[in-house]
Amino acid sequence: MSDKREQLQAIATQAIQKDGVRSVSFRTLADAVGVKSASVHYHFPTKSDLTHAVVSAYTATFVARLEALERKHRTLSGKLNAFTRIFDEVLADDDLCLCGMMAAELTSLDAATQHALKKFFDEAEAWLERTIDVHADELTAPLPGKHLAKVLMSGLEGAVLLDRVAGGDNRLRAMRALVKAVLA
Amino acid sequence: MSDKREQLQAIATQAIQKDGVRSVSFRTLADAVGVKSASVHYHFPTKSDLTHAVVSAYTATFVARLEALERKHRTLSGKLNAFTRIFDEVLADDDLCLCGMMAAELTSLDAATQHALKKFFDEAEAWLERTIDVHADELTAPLPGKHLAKVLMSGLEGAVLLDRVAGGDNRLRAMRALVKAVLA
DNA sequence: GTCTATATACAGATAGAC
DNA sequence: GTCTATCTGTATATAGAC
Repeated sequence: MSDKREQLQAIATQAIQKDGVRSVSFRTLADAVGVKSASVHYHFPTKSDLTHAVVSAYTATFVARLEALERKHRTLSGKLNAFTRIFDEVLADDDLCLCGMMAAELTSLDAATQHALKKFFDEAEAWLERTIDVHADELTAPLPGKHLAKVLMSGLEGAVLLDRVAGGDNRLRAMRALVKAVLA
Repeated sequence: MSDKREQLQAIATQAIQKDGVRSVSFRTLADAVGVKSASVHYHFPTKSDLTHAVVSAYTATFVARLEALERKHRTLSGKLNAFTRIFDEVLADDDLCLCGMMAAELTSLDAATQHALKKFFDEAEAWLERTIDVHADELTAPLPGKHLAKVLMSGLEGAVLLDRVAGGDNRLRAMRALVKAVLA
């Protein structure tokens, strides 16, 4: 069954968001689903296979969520607040964004996973830029959409990273204040 | 000699900024300075001793740099640009901020190192907030200094993290544009 | 698909000689 | 302060039985 494969992938994703790729082993993963480590290698021959699958799936889910969010909200305010809320949920579980975590571990990732990681950030920022540009009339920011998109993405990734250290959500709240400040 | 200790600490700092705490071993560290791993344990009995020393020294250097920067520049514009330049230098070496990297590895750090890490971010943001508030007349941002300080720190940490994945410095440039945009 | 068993490598840490 | 030697644990990965 590829049910096991998906189960392993889900558990790996959670563990990486909390502790990083390096702390996820074939053994801990096997224990979590009640098999032996050799069985995990059946589903994911190497660790690179696992990290690549995890990043790709995370990106697909993230993009799907942005598309849903796009349909649900009509204003820029609504869309940006919903975007920010994704990071609130991540932090609430004391996690990092999967890709923010793996960005820190960049040098230990294989080329394919690194490429998939770059794609995640590019797609997120492309969505933000598109969204901002469509609603340019709602903006007061003296900042091009291209720049604002990158500021928001970097800021949110950094905010979750720093807030997890400090406890609480002071940085994320500052980011919400920024979003509010750039809206008309 | 504590010359060796400082040498080990410097090499550990560089290695952590590039690859993270987990990739720095007593063996690789020993090889880099031409001793055996047991000798590294003489200077830093446990890995926690090493990480704590590294974060504390990094924070002290960072704060000293902020104080120097404070004396050198008179305008908010000058001070914030100089602050941003610190992150440019980090990225230019394909490194992360030591504390940004270790923030990702939070769950694997001992309590003392975690506390020292929190202190780094608090001190950096406190400096920013103080600096912004002193020059409130140079600001156009409809954002309190407390929030702007956190946005800048989160944004810069995130920008270096994401830019290293992508290559180039697009996110850091967007942050520079933000700084320019909030100045009168 | 999952298992046992194993190969190989490397991690942090310590004992005790020099 | 540094060394050799070693303990113990864990990592990724593979071979081959079931």
